[in-house]
Amino acid sequence: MVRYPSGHKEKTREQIVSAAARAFREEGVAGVSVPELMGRAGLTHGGFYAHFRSKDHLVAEACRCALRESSARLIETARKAPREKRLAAFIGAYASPAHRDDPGAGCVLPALTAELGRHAAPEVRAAFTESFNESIATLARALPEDAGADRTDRALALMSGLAGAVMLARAVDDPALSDRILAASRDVFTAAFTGEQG
Amino acid sequence: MVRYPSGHKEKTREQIVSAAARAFREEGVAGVSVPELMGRAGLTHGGFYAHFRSKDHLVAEACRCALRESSARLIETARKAPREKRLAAFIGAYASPAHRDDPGAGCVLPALTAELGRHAAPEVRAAFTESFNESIATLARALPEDAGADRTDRALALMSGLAGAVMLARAVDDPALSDRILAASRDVFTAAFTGEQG
DNA sequence: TGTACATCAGTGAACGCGCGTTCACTGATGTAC
DNA sequence: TGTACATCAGTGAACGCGCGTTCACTGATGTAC
Repeated sequence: MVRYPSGHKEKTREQIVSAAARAFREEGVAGVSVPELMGRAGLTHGGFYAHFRSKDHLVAEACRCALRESSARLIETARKAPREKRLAAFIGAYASPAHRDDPGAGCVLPALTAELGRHAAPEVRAAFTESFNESIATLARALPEDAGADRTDRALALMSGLAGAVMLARAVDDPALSDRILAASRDVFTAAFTGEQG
Repeated sequence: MVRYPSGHKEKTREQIVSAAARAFREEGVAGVSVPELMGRAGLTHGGFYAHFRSKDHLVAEACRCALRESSARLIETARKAPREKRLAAFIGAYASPAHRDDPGAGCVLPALTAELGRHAAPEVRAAFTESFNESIATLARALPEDAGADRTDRALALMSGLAGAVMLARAVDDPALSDRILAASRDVFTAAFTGEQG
């Protein structure tokens, strides 16, 4: 009764979502067409609507996928550092040239936030907000308790700073300035958000 | 010899640039078509290419115009505060609900940076970088001298933080969370970048 | 002073193109007998 | 065991549309005589 092995269609669907998550971060949602997306997943465009009701529905799912995946990756990196230096390791990995230079595998925030703020369908905004809240909660748990302000408040400010830095470092024309934006943000935010100097 | 008063064409050109500067910040560069732009300036689309060689050339000019205009506006706001509180006033005005809710009149950075980092023509990136450097220089002059790190470095980190905060506050689905992002950023960055508490 | 002409900012129909989406079709496979 | 059939993930031509851009034209005005 099934011509393809069971679970084949689900696997294809996941491949499309995964290709989309990368492509959207690289080129923006408006910068990737459905035919190009399906091509990246090794398919032709006609089959798209057997998997998703519309491009917007895929955007919502790819957004969720990308935010979780990139959070997981960054947390993994931080875990490799000794306990006391994990926050500094996270800041260092986030505001790094490697992250700047590989948006497709990086955090959604510097890549897609501005576009989602303008044109996203309600379900996309909801997916974005939900995943953003999860990331903030994780980051808040990594912040030291001893400072004056609420941990969630500090996590929101730090996340804003890091996302802004990577976004600016990607847009600027001058490689030295780009590196400097990252280095300055690493130093200043590490000093401000951890007890120790970065 | 001239059917329109002298300087008429230049005036029209400025109106197009000004309309574009607002429209691009509101809708993104890709989100505004040439016909829509010309409509906003009270013209029809056919005349566009008598003023600009291409849409990209207008983007470069509108970008420069918007960055300077929004810098000037924010500096003006800060000037109204007493000398010692100007930096706090700037931070307060930047990370404000009013700024979040009026992107068309606001700073270019939270609105267009991500898109320019991806798709911008070389002349657009150059215009962006040049104007960004001017803004950073102005902001650096407003920072206190006494802290450890270089003033330009601190200006880069602060600008990243503020741009990221406004961008995130615009994208998030939940009004309370949006307000909190702004308030947390105001408090944390004021404490970190001025000597005093915000 | 009155008329014919030159100027040129702005008009709007038209172009080729790629978009998101639809749909009749294909063809490899598991099942029925 | 061998053949006919049903299934359905994936194919690719086609749709209407709006994009950036081009271009022959319009029409209000200043100038020439």
